[in-house]
Amino acid sequence: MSQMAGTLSMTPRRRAVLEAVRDSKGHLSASDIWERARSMEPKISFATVYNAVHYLCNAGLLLEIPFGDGASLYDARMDRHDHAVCTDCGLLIDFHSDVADTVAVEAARITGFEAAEVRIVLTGVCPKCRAASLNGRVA
Amino acid sequence: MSQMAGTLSMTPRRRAVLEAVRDSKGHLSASDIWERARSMEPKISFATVYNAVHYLCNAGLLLEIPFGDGASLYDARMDRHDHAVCTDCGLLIDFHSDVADTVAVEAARITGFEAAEVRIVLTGVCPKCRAASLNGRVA
DNA sequence: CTCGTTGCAAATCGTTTGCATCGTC
DNA sequence: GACGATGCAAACGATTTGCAACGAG
Repeated sequence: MSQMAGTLSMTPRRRAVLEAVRDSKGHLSASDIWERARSMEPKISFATVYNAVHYLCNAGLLLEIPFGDGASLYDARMDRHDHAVCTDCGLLIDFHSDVADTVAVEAARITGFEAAEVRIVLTGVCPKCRAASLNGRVA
Repeated sequence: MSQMAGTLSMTPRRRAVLEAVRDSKGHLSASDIWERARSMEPKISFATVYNAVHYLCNAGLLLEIPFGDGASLYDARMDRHDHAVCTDCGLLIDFHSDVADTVAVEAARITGFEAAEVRIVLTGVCPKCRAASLNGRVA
């Protein structure tokens, strides 16, 4: 089963979406992707971006990071990792914690769930903002 | 500073919202809360529910659980805990993992962030659905 | 011809906001 | 009279969907 389920294929538009995310080396929202993809595929529509993003996530080429902020972000980094968000400046960084893997196991044991994924999001203040708030006195 | 910042107060509507969540002993969306709160406060509006929910979260009486699913859920349980969601039936349960606390520390060390909160969400298949899929053969 | 892909615009859905009113101090 | 709390409806932002057109096998 490589690509026979229907006739799903890696079209130019879909590739553009994938490249857009890869090039950014960061986390992009659907709108971000749309803007970037347009430089490669000028006529690409919003619907197609969403379509492509879903297709790519399914294909295991993209990772969706659903935050509560309304918009999902997409990541081309596929290895298991976690995220930290700065409540001050919105900075979003990746990090990997070995302990996280343990959580997955423990969580599965406690809940009886068959864990497919464990998402860890740390919310806090990034070093830069912390320093800034210290200088300016008070947060 | 108990309640002088403006004149914020625990009004009947806000209390109804809080009770609605507490009574449910579960996780409610804003709409769920609205429906339940109406039995106590028939004329409560949607806007007021949101207003109340924000107020209560701020007051530390309610916890917001932002999922990527679009709608945030609210929880009256205030102790630190994590969540597991069943991808099959949507079941959402709480659980507490001690390891989670360690993640917070490690994450803070790795990222340099001052961790305010660490949210862990396990996505997988709950025991019941697992059993069901086994009976029905294949998932 | 058939089926998957796309564009476009309208539709949804959750949440927020603007504005006038109401109650309490 | 002032300010916070509310209701109502419109506004919004993100995502999905309906539908006709397109294109490769």
